[in-house]
Amino acid sequence: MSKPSLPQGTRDFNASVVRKRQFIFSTIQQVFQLYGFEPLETPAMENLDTLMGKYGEEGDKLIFKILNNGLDRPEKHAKAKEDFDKILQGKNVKDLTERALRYDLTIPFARYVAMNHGQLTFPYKRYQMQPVWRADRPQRGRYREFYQCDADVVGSKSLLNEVELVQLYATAFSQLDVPVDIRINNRKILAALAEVCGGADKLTDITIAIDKLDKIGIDKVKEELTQRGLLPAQIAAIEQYLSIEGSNEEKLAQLNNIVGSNSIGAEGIAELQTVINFAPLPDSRCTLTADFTLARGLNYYTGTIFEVKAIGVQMGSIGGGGRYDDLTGLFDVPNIPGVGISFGVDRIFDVMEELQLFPEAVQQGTQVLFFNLGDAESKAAFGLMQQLRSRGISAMLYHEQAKFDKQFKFADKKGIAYVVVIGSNELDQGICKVKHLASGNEQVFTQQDFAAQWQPA
RNA sequence: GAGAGUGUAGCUCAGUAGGUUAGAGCGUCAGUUUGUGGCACUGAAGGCCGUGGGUUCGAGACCCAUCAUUCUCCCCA
Repeated sequence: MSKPSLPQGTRDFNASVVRKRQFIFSTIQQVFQLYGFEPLETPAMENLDTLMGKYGEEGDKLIFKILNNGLDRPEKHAKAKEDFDKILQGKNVKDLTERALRYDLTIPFARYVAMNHGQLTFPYKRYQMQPVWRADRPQRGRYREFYQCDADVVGSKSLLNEVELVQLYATAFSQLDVPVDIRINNRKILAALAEVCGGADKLTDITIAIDKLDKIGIDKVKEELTQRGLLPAQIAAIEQYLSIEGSNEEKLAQLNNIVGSNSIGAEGIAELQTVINFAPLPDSRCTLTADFTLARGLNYYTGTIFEVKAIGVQMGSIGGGGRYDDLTGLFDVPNIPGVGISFGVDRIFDVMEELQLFPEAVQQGTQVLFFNLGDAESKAAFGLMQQLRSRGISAMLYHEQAKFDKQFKFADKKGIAYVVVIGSNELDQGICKVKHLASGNEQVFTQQDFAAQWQPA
């Protein structure tokens, strides 16, 4: 056996990290529930059919596929080899792989809704917090296994849902103390831009190019548009579109001049306006910005799209989402519109770590250590410990008799706040000494009082 | 899929133009006379220098390959 290692892009989480992650999870979960969402969990693996073709060409390549079992059986060798050749030609062969790890939470959710639409009461608001897997090249802020926390509302076209999701984002990030800018756009506006520029079929080319604006600059975007077959006049219109600046109101007004006369464009502008102006955000450190360059890759978005960026940190988006008119249509159940958002826990973690936003209290584990100073002594300690535990106070007894020095150091390293000393003297007198490590203060209690009433500060 | 960097002790890294027994800090363990930690001091354990080839009298160092890992582009959470 060689040195043990982890698959690329996966991580172990030690106690300290898990506690911090739990803090993020529980905060988001509470907000989800506060906003009326109910939980759902789906399997780690889905049928390959369910996932393929839903995330675009690039996405398909990044799906982790699971090799079928039993391929090594001798009678299947010939068939397996034949199938493998087909794979090399780029075809998918069911006999080799028919399952895959889930790539996101939205498509499995759509699959669930399509399977259960008869039983569900609409609008159905669900949240889901589970890991997803992507065969991407790992790098800063990118992992092959990471958690998403999604909230979606299906069965409603109301823009109220968008408004609520924006508020939900703001509430959650406010509670996490992460300053964020929520960027918002609408696919209808992008569609209108494409129409105005003479080619509805160029929508994808245009969105891909303008999405890169803040990375490569206007000149490179124009270059890319030229390569993608756009005419100079069309590019000029796009340039005008991209140069829009100012407050949200000012931007919308300028946008109106470009795509307002287009019926889809007008619709998009109206929707955006409604969502932006509906209600103030609950936290001033959180902003909502109209960003017409925002495109987002996923094909199924049709209306509002969101992306969340942390302010003050170099990091990709820490959340995103949007409206889809017909997600379950992919599974032959039409007419169930929806809108959803996602929190990227792993990136939120990295951001919070970098900005040092985790509260210290997150690290509290065991609160009390009972010293082990002999057989009779530790037996008494054990009884007291169980009584503390029954009152919800986290406690442990040192595993063997040892010198004070050793037991103190153990408590120190584990970050345990209090130690309880019951040696032969204390045992005889029916008392215990309780020492607060950080302050060095020591108090004496009768064992009875301690077990029944003592509370950590 | 394209490009760049890094692999030396459990961790973070030194290791000088290739030259004897490969170093430091932190951590671990043991002690500084047996019921009060953090500090300090003393000592110990721990490395086929990622792996395989090559150049050389001699390689941790140079060359090639391979694997792992990190970062950038693409795309994304």
